[in-house]
Amino acid sequence: MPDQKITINDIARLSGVSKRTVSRVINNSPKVGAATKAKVTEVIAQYNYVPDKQARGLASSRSYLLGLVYDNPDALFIDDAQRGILSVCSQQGYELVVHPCRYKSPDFQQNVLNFVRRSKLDGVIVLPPASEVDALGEVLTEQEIPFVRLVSGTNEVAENFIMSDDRAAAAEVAQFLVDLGHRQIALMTGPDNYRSSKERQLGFIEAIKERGLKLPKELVVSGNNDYHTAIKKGLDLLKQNPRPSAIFCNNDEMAAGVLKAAHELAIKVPEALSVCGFDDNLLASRIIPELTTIKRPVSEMGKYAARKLIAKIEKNNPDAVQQKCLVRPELVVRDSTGLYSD
Amino acid sequence: MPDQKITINDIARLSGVSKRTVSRVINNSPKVGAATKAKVTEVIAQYNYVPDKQARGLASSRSYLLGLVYDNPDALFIDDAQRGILSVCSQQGYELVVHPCRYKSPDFQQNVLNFVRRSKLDGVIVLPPASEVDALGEVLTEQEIPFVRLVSGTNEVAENFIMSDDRAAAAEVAQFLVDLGHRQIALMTGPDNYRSSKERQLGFIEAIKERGLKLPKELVVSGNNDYHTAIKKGLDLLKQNPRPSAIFCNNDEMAAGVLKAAHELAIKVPEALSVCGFDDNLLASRIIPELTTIKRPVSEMGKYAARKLIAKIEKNNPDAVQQKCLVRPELVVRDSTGLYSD
DNA sequence: ATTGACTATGCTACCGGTGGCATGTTAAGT
DNA sequence: ACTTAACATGCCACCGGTAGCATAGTCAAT
Repeated sequence: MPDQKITINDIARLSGVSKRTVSRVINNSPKVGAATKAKVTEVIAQYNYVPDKQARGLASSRSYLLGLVYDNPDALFIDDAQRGILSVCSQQGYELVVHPCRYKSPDFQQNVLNFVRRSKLDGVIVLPPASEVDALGEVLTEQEIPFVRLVSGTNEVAENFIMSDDRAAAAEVAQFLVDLGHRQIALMTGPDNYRSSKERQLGFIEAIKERGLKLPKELVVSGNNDYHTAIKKGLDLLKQNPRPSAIFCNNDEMAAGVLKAAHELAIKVPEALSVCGFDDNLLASRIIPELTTIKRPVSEMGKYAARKLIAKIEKNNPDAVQQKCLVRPELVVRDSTGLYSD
Repeated sequence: MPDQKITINDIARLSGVSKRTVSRVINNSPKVGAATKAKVTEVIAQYNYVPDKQARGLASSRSYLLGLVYDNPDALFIDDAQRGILSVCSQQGYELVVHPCRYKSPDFQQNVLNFVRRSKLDGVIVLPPASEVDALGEVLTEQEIPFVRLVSGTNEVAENFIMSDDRAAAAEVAQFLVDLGHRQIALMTGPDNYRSSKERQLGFIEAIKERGLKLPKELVVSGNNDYHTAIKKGLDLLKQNPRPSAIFCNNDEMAAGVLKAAHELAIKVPEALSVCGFDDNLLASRIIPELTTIKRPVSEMGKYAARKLIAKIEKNNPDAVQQKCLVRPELVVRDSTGLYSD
């Protein structure tokens, strides 16, 4: 266990050069002779020297700290994203500071700004739904704080976004249900102001109509991604006559609620009713029947986000910054969906 | 939006004192005159000045950064703990850096040590099961790195632990099931090397025996907190003759597995079988029937841990450091348990 | 050989705070 | 009133790096 109190001065002395040169080596400056560079590199390795982040930050106004901003009721989503981000961070020598907050709060932007400034964060990654607040993007841009937002969509500015094509995924669900023979398919939407809700809704409705089916008002109910509300709305939906033979829910939480409603009404799933969710939460594979749903590659998105953000910060990789990051969630078929038969 | 480039020098100039005095005010040094202090405080507030963490850290070898070390398959637990910790951190001016790792890895201790050093963390909070590695505690103590561990137990050294009395909680479950009339009660344990498993197991078995019941080998199966294993073991358990009328599982994940097994065997819950879990996961209130379980106040534990850790770091509150922190998980009765009747 | 241009390296002033010590000021002791 | 302790405040070096500029060294061209 090498002593950690070694500083750049020690390295300089030990390798017989000035600290400025050591600094150059550390930062991969091209203006160092090959021999010198080798020598210094060796000494650094030998003494297991690691430059002090604080001193470095103080001098260069960098911190090697990234921030994760979120206001998400879904712990599993956060955890997944966090894991993805961290796997990249640790490779690249960055640490991750977490910051939950209220995106609806009037001082949201200021709050995030303070967060960034407090610790001189090099950049931030914003998770949905906080990522959908455009005002935050504007403020961060204005303050020249590098950031990446995770959102549902397909056509944002490549530089700042990692996108998930929820629309296509929802369309896939619609097609899947139609192919199973369903004709009366209901939709339980998420919060109106979430982009994810909109995208999913749009994709679903479009696909339904494309296949010559209708989606009357009675078959569209607005949920808010919440379990208990979903039970209530699910009961309403299932008491209709004729009642839908399939329901697509904006997330798994609500799908669980619908399952509960069906259970209360003694409607068998999937025999008499098909239910689809979205997310592939832990829930999805634990409830009975196991839920057919859409799996978002959240951890992957986290990785992409971290890579893009670091590229932005280090400005040495314009390609990575400009590259469009679009992931495609995929359908996971389980037991809550089945063929329609009257 | 006040300019953030204000430094201690500006504040000093603006309030007509030296920067040393401003520093004293910032750090609540007692050696400042009341009038001066008021004046400086006012200016600081007026200009929304926040001292630079890096500079501060560089000078005082403090970082105002806490680390969260975990290796936990349970995202919900982590998220809960994290929220609790963060609520205290933000009040006290600390930030939280997260660090997932493999506690079984041979370089676990070194890995955590490097993590701490890389960012000069002021201290770390360790979640179970990583918190159960005593070797880590020793290394951190030796290196004089403040830390707090969250564990299941009742009698650890107060200074370094936040404890959860899982034993008493498990005993409560046992009593509850006995009171419902159950006599053949089975136990599905968690991983042998987790202290939480041991504590729960101990509390449960003790309580069962105290009430004059027996717990034959056939009624004790070892799970590993995993859903799929629990299904398998649950099937084994339920195919026995006579079969248990109640099963206590070491966590909710496994309780869900047992529910699944019962479902496959067409055994009705709670009519013909009672099932209890532990954790009060998201799952617990979403599966059908809703799960009777034990709720650990994880977020509270996180708060206590953060308070204790900060007290240790700042050394100005020996009481808080020495105070024993023991939380008591509580029984949440839902629909998966019922009276026993033959 | 001399000059110029270019490269490798060193010197030194910061970055924004903290800590030790010196100094000025006030109040208490006799 | 004078000494002295106690307190309040200021000055300056320093934490461990980075950045700009100066300088020494190298090589090609004239």
